Amino acid sequence: MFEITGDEGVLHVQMFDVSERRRSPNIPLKTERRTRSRMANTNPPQRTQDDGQEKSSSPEINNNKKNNKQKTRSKSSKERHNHKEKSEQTADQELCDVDGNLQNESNGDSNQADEGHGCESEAAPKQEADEPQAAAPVKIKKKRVKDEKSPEKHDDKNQTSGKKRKKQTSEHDKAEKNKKIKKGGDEEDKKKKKGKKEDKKDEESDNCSLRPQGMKTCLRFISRFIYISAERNKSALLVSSVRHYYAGAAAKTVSDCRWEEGKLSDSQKWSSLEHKGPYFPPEYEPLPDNVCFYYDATEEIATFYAKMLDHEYTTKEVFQNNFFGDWREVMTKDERKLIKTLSKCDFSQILKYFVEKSEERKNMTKEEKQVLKDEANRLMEEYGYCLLDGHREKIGNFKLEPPGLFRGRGEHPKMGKLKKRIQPEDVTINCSEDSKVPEPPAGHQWKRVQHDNTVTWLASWLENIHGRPKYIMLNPSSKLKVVMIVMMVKEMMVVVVVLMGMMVKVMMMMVVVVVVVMVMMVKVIGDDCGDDGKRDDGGGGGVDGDDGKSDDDDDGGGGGGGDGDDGKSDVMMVKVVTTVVMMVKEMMVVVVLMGMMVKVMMMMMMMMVVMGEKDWQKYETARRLKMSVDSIRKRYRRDWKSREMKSRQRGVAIYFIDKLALRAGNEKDDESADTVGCCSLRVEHIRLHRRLDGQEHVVEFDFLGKDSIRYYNKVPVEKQVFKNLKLFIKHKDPEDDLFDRITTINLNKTLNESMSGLTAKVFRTFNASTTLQDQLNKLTTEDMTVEEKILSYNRANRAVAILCNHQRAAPKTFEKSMQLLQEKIQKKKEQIEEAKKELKEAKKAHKDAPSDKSKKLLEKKEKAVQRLCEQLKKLQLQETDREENKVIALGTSKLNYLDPRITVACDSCPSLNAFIRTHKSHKNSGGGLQYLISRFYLLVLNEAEGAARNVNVTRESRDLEGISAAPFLRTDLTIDSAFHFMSSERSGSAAETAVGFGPD
DNA sequence: CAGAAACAGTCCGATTCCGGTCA
DNA sequence: CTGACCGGAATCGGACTGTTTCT
Repeated sequence: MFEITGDEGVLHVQMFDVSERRRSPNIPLKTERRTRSRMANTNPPQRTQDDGQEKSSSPEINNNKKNNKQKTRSKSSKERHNHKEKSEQTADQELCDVDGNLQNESNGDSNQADEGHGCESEAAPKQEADEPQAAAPVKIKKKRVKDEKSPEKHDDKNQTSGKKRKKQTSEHDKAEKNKKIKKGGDEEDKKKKKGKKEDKKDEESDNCSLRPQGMKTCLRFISRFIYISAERNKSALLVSSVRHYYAGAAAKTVSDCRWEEGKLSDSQKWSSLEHKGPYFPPEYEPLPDNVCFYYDATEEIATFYAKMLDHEYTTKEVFQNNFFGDWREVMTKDERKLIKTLSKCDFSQILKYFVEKSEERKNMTKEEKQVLKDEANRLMEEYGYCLLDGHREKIGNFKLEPPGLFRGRGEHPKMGKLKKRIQPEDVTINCSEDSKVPEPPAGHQWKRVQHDNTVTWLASWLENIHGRPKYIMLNPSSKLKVVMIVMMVKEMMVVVVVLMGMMVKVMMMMVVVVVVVMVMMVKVIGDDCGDDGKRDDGGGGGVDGDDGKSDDDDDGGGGGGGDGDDGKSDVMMVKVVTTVVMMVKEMMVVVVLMGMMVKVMMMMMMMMVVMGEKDWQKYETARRLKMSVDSIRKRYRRDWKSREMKSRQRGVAIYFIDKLALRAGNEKDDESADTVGCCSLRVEHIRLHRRLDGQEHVVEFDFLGKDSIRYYNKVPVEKQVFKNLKLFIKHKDPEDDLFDRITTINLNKTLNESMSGLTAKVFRTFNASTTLQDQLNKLTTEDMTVEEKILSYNRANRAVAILCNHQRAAPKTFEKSMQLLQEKIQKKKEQIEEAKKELKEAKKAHKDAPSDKSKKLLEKKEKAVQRLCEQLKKLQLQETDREENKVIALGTSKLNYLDPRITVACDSCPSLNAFIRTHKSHKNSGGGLQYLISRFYLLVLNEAEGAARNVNVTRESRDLEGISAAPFLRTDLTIDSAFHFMSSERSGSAAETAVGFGPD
């Protein structure tokens, strides 16, 4: 149901096409993996060298960069202007040339475009169905704008609901008023200025009023879901009716029922906030006397270094220099005199001490561990939660970061620097004015206490490495969830009310029919009439138009009842038949709607459990992108041929972002590792191949992205892009920016013009989600075994990981475990050989001397062979999966990009049951996305086969993908227990209050 | 031989902590 | 630019299973 519909643009994973890979899973993957391996210094140096020989070599690039970086950077920025002036003419000249050359191609290009995305050939009904969705919000907008303008009037009009509302929102109003008073005239001025903007915001993506937003969202889902299901059933009737009712319902609910609870103005994030402040890491414990450091110096810092001794970091010069520099700064004079060379320091004893200590901790008894655990829980209880608008919400990071040495990723220039201990005097506290201000540790004071409700953080401090602020914030999963769930339920109820209205209408129609029929009967008794009124197309053809009518005038039924006038009786007949047909259809719609509503409601609540509001909104934006991606693509294609260099660059950049899911690539200072994204790509990061490996116009990317993770990819691009790239790199040095005329700022600005809320990173969400969906469709077929489906599911996930360049370092034990698996496979093969031999013998024996006994033996042996073969197959699948999982791990792709609603899109209630069952029994999990998605998906698969209870997912699958058996063991829950579960099960656990399902 | 206990390997979710994005 | 977030790889700690050893 949550499937993204609208335009079915082709996904941009051609180069990652897993179906290709599936046919020969091992070979291509291996090479690719090697090339994709992380280029960070954590890699053994040989590998880098290998890479260097294989390809255009990143080390060279690195060296270049190191040497020229400063020069280059300043040059490129200073000279950019010059460069611009100089090249403007030539560039434009070239543009014209290229344009000239391209004129012939332009036709072909546009064709290509259409083919490439294959979205033009949309089914007609689909487009139709999309219309009302565009229409509905417009209605809403108008009404809402009215409301905004005359809030008091509105209140008066709705006295009945107003009473309730006032109670709920009095606090809020207060807060709002306070704020208004504070900001006074300023605010008003701003409002005037913003004017239209705000209205627009309200309608589009407001944070300002949760309620209508949620409602709209919710209605949109329902309509989408119903629409999809309807389409699946090929029921034109349903589609059109639904279209209609949706439009009506949306307008009605939004205008009539505006709850104001939870309504916060645009920037306001909370109205009350109370917390205990951060938890400070324990003070430094001096080493025992028997552990001596060669110098008895600023010991704590020495321990930081010692702890990292067995890490590769400490062998790096930058690290050592940074560390030693910072260390000396905090030394006393005497110490400084004494300690002059790092290499003469001996940390080994300290290291040994800590190793011993950690051993000790591992060897603790259960009781001792329990004590520690209890203590941790106590801390969590005390500091781990805050009160946000009256709800107890979990805090994401209530512990301040302990002091230590900074370890950047990749070749970070600041690695090894000292991360200082944070003192209360560094910490700013943010809470509401009337709340209890957290106590600073004894003898200390906070830097500041503020009451800013436009931000979400509870405490902040400046980190000393980069001087950037850091924050203590809420746990992302707990953000505003409670409000949303309550909201959803209420809104669903409104929808149900609307449905009831529809039913009443149907009943009225029934009355009309009865009356008409009676009138007719009276007539018929009088004089017989022919039955030519029963023309079939009266019902069928009228569907669309009739639906439209019946909805436009709200009481269509009543109106129809009025004209029971006599005309010719066959006209009457037609009328009756039409009415009856409509009635039946309406009723069908109502029934179907009702059923779906319940399902949708359940699903949404489920999703709400795991998704915060922010996440939900993120996926909403991605979904909107899906709707309008066609026009955006067209636009950037147009830009490829623009006269302006800037537009061309922007067009190509957006193309990369769209096609390859690159990150935006902000400008960075020289103080951080040299990594790039799309806009900050330099000429040296790409190579152009007119022809490579049988493909035309191939761009070879090789750069370090976020976290210094290497992005290496060879992508065939469209001819125009290729030409543009050639143009971009002309007259440029390798260290110059590829896209020198654009920045992320103006790129995002352009995107935002195409669609509100659209930024570069939305493409990642969008691409990841569509890829998953597409891959799931592609890779799974009905007749697969569960194991194969699991593999497919994982592969779909992996395709996403590849697309987003999510990688991990290969697990240390990887080779070993791989070997182990292979041995197992070998063993199994031998067993099969053995079993086959025995089978042969049994056959022979049976042939020679047939008997019951020999026959049974034969059967037994046959079964044994069969069983062994199955086991072997499973092992082999497992092997493949693990091999593929080496650097592209499922766990690595944290699925922050993936819309969980995709895999939860299932419209069978039994699956939902199973889902709840699963969720319920896994008490230790907070309901992580990965967990929910994979489990639920599997259950859906199983359910589809009607095998949920029969398939033993327990052992074999666990090894395939680590699926725990426990969740599958519960079978005693029914659909009803869903609500029970939600209202009761979680109470008692620590998380429950945060989730808000606990008793009030 | 069954069942318990100890141990190792694997996986998962949570947490940590740095590196991005974007207004 | 800075401030306020979001993203995600590494790391940590616990749960689960399979295997081996003990009773």
